[in-house]
Amino acid sequence: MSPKRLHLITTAFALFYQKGVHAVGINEILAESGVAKKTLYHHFGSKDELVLAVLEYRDVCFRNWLQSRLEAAPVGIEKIDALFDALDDWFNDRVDVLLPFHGCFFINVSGEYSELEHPLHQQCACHKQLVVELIRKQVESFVADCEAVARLTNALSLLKEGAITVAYVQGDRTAAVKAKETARMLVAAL
Amino acid sequence: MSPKRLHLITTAFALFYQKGVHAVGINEILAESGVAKKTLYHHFGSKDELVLAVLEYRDVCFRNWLQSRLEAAPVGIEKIDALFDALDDWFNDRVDVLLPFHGCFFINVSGEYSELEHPLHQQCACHKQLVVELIRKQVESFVADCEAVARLTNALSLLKEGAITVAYVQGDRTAAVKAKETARMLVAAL
DNA sequence: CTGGTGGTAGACCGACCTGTCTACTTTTGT
DNA sequence: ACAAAAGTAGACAGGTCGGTCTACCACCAG
Repeated sequence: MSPKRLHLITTAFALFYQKGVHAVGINEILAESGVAKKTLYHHFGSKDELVLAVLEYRDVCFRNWLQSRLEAAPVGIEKIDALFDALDDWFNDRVDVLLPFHGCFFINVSGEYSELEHPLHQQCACHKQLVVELIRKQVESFVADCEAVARLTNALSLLKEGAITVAYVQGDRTAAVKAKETARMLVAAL
Repeated sequence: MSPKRLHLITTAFALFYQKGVHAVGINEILAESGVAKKTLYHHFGSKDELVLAVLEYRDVCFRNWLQSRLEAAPVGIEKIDALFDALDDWFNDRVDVLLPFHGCFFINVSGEYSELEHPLHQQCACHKQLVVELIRKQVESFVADCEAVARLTNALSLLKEGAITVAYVQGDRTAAVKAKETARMLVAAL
């Protein structure tokens, strides 16, 4: 990958994540990155294509980070703690690679492209699905029953999304801790 | 309230909710509503003021609807079923007053005004807090212990937000049902 | 040494943005 | 009855939008 291309993507991501996609113009990305307009349109056919590339980039960053956090935990219900501990670090800006917390980029972008059929919304949906799979794989490592795996994966995904929303919209940085408590009550019930 | 003012608010809400705030211009709202530009700027000092009024309007609509749904349920854990049944109706477009589902308007707007200090973001945070209080009041109707009320309210709020996100971003209209199942597992544990 | 690739700087295009303004009409309260 | 308030249509201003284009430069492989 061309370094200029990567630089455009990282700069665009930082701006989009902070201000929203529609609120950031091409010219602002160019000024911030110091790249020429022609170069941008050499790498990306349109702003939407750039946004798509940014989504793909963030997807890789985020899932790599989360996966490594989950895999670092010992097999068992500690995986659940690891999930919400990771979220807690994210919400409280202790994860450099994710940049300062401004909610979930994919939820934010979905809000700006609300038709499910829109390619950018679909990319967001795809990311969320991949994260669910990631969680499911961890759950499978310590739950045998197939039904129970599905139920716990569902529950953890819902709590995760809820925690992100509460942390972001209400600015409650303790949301991950609360979600962790809820998850523990849940596993105690199984 | 002037009928023109209300008409502007409802028209603006429909457009903002469908396309996002930044994606909808003043002129589009005027064309759709058939109101003159001067009239809009007579009632609202700026676009941001209109957005604020729209947030207040949606807040009232949404909480009135939810409150009536929750109060209609018999006291007890049926209140929990009522919460997620209401969400299910919302997600599947069976609630006319809420308009076709495009996620939570307040989450979407927060995504476009990401600084917590921004008045529009604060309005969104305020709405979420009021909904939490609404849920808490219902929980208090059938849970005595103060600690337990707080825990259950937290859990239900997280599941509610998670369900909204999953329903919207992934287009999973069954999210409320899944959240309801999770909530039931939770209360079974208490 | 030459042609392709990737790059820079920035003028330019038509469209659209928020917001102001003039000039005129309708409605309403006293 | 009459003035104030609320409404209409729409031109206009200054700026930004995404995107195209010209003209030029630096590098490197055949």
